[in-house]
Amino acid sequence: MDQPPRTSPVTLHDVAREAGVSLATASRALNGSERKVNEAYREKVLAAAARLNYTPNLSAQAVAKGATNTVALLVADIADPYFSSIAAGVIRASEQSGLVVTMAVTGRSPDRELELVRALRGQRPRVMILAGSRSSASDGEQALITELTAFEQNGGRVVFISQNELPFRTVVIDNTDGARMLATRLVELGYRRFAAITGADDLLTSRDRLAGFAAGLAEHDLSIRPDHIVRSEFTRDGGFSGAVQLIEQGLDDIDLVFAASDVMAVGALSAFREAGVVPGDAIAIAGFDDIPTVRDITPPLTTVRIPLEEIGAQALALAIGEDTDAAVTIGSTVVVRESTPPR
Amino acid sequence: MDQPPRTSPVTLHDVAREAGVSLATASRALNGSERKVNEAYREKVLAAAARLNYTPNLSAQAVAKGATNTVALLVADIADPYFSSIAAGVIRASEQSGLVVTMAVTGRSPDRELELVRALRGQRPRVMILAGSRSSASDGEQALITELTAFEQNGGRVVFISQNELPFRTVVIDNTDGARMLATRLVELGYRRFAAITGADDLLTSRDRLAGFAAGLAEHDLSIRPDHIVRSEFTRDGGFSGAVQLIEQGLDDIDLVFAASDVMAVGALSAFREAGVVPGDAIAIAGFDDIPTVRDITPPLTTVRIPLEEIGAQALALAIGEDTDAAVTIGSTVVVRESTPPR
DNA sequence: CTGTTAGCGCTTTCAG
DNA sequence: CTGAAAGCGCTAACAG
Repeated sequence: MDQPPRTSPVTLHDVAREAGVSLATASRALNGSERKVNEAYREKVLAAAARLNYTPNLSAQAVAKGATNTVALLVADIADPYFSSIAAGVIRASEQSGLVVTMAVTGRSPDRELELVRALRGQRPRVMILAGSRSSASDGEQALITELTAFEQNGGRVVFISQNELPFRTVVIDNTDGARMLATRLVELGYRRFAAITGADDLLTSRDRLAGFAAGLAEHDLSIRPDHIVRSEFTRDGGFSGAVQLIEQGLDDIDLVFAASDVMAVGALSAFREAGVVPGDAIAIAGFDDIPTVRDITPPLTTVRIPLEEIGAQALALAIGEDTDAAVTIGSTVVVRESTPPR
Repeated sequence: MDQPPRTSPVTLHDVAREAGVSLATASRALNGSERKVNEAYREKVLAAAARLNYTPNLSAQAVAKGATNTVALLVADIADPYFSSIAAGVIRASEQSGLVVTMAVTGRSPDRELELVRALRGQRPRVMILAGSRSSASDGEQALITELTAFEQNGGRVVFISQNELPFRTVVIDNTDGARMLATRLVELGYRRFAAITGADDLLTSRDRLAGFAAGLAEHDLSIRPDHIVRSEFTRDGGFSGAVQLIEQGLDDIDLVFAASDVMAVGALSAFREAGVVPGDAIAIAGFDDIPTVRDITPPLTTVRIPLEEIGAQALALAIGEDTDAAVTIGSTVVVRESTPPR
């Protein structure tokens, strides 16, 4: 509110003076590595710190120690449930390990991502986690690798969440296989005529899911007609417009639409409904991810479940773990709901 | 992956040496406040920095300057679309101002919130934004105020998002009035017999919304029967179980259920549907917030729209703005959709 | 176990 | 405009 009588933060120095001990002792009592200071002193210091409402200056600690307790997390869009669920997992796991997470949003721009990685490096985080799928249009990819490699050489850890494309630790999401299993399951349910709504072709996640789905169909000698594959933004609105496009092309030869993500599926569902094509009846829909809301839409969505929060937690574990495993793969399971009734 | 040949980060010192200038000059060229260093030198320094892939150590800058570029954001649950939308706004605005946001999750626990505020103070952030509603069960409230006041006295800025209860800058969400307008609108649509699903009674947001709704009804000489007000968790599952409770009590005398948040409304919707009570037909439902997904559920939800991202951005603006306005109030608008057909 | 004293990487006087 | 040097708050040898 009004400029308060601004005072400067209380420092360790103040605490030491107040407690009548040396700076070093105060430091040891407050943060030093355990049992090293006389109990009487320790208590005096603790009391003084409490009395003064002292908070250690993390930046100062960082420069003195040459290390921070920071985890930097990059996501494409924090309002997207896919990323916010992953972020929740990263944050939970970080807090359990006494780490603080700083967050940045790339907006799905590789340039912005590179820029942010550069900026975040300045924080000297212990860990950098990059969530969000890679693009194969790899103009700046090399620059990113350079930057991240330098970061690791200075003792940082890098973890990617998505596909194991880059030479860093990775929590691999089994997009291909998950989509393959989904396709198989849908064929078992009686579906034969498919369409797909996916993201841009250079988006690895989207591409892998489509490829996996196609592979699953191929195992049953089925396929998706090329003109039944529409591409758009990897967002809710992209799903919506993709569905609109399919509708305009004509739905005669389609009984199931596979959307490359639940978020897209949700958009597609709305588009179909608005067009009077009842999802789960006139047309079946399946997605991928199992974001929380797909249980609550109508009809509940058939999808491939990947444990989003768990993935976030795994990413941190991989980062701070001792074992130098380059990758962990997260399994996925098909969840059949009413959006794909047997036919 | 494998421990790489770990080198230490390049420092300003290295850059200065490489450029053949003094530390001070290098500092000025790289970060100093504009036009103060000879163009030739400046270029040499910039070149050296680029060649060495130098990144300033933000912690060191922070201790030297006695100030950071950090915004600390506390939310109850980042996977909740209400908070993730607000966070998106905070992050976007922060990045535009060259600030980095660090994020912590309280899990709706006041104790945890206090603990986090304490820890985050150590970062010496420029700004602390606390999103998520206050509880009136204010045991630790005083401790929180003390902590935040100390923070402000050291030059930090505190912004709350929710209700203007505490003596800090606040982005006020107009819960009462929004709910009042909603009630009026619903009465106009022909509804007369109401029920409500809300959070715990000490949750201010929930309480204000219910009070506002009741006030709106009262203006038309209507009210909610006390036994038609059920309380549960302020989450999707809380909404679900609240609806279950209403169903068990009997829906005979209810034609519209007001849920204190969209997230709860979504859960309630699913519960009704599972029980064979068709939302938008056998029973009407209205929520509050206008989170993105309510357009995509069936039926689309009538709600009170508050501009979530905008609120996040406003919070940051309020924090770094010159004007010492204590509060800005965000207006809300009623959005009628198919979950409340005229009757 | 305690205190003294160098730093950590960077900014910022303060003289040249 | 430039460089030398004194901090910023804290940790970590290093002697007592």
